[in-house]
Amino acid sequence: MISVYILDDHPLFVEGIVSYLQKEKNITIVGYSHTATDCMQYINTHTAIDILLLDINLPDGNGIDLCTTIKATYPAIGIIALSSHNQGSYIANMIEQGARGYLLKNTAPAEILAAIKAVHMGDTYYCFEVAKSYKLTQQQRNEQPTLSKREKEILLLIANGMPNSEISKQLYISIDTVDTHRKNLYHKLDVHNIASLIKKAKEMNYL
Amino acid sequence: MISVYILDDHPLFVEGIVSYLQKEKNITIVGYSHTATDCMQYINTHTAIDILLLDINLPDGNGIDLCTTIKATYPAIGIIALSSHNQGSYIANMIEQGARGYLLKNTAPAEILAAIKAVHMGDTYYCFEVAKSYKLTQQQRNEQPTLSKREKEILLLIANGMPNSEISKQLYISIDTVDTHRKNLYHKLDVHNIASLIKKAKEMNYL
DNA sequence: TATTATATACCGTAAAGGGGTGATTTTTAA
DNA sequence: TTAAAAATCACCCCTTTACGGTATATAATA
Repeated sequence: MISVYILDDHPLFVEGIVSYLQKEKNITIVGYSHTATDCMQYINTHTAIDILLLDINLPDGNGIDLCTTIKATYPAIGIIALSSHNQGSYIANMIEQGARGYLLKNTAPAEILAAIKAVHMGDTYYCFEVAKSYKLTQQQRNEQPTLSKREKEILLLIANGMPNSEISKQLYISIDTVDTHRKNLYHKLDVHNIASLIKKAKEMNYL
Repeated sequence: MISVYILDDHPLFVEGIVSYLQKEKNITIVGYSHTATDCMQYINTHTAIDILLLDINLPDGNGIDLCTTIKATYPAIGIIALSSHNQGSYIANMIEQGARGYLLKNTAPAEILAAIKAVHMGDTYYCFEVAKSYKLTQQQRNEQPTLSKREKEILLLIANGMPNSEISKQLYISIDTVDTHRKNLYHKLDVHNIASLIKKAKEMNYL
């Protein structure tokens, strides 16, 4: 018997999962809630659950931090992330924080069941699209140039609309130095003007 | 008896709605689908439905365009938009395209029922948060400067990293003209350089 | 220890930015 | 329907900033 707890701020989505999983004989839904606070209270006052279906976007916090907290105290709980966004950064974060499953919210009901069983057996389960964009993100991370601390700092100020003169005043360095950092940023990101720099930096998640 | 059709690409969310509305005696769920194509096929081959619960993010299109299409042929169908994003621009678009209800996906189940009843009676129904951000957006729109078609076009090219020279080539106008448009953009958005322009334009949802 | 990355700085040219003027067309409103 | 307003186009002058190339000292790294 696998005991499952659901944390998701969409009541109707929870209703859907409950309605679907009710049919399964070896799964019990021991509870659900719509906020991180309620979830933590349940976990702290009840006997251990096997699987936690965890939404990332929550009204009072985020699933990633919650995952860290729960894993620290209750490492035995298998956490499956649920998210509507197929963003590599989210996925990577959740996996690093100990989630062993990751499903998109538009998943087929059967996948939820498969994920629960897999994670309960000690395996991992990531749906196809998630695995794909996770791989892509990891690849991109390796290909991406590393920006130095100073460069990131200056990139941010540039994107905020500050000209070299103002940046130089704020950082107590010469205008020329700021200019060189800017040029190095251009080389690293392979661009030739401010607008392109901002565009590319956004694409590469530096901004 | 109110006949309801559901279009949403999240099977478990649909399951939730169905599970909840099944209990209601004066509501029949005549069908549901996960794609715009399937939905249109149903509508074109069956007797008219009363209410359509319409998701905005769809795998094969978007709810806003679909709303326009359906309203053109079947104006009697009451459309209630469902979306997880509480963005003013979406809301305004849906309302302009004839949707008479707008709910967030984290809505309480009872609100779905209330919305269906209201829209079926010929009223409108917008949940609290939606009404709030709609008002805010309309206010902002009035305060915001209006950019001309050409200005928006040039703004986009600037944000994509093109210098005046290239923009002038692409649009077959003089560099000076591009420069004038750029300056007018600066005045309208009250900025003094490209980076600030991009930043402000993003904040004001022009990009 | 040689190499690479980082942070610093200067010079000359190209481009952007600030001001203004003005003609033609299209939209809007009286 | 006609006058006013907005939009699109184009030019001038001048100043400031950005951009491209080059260079040096230092810190990190292999």
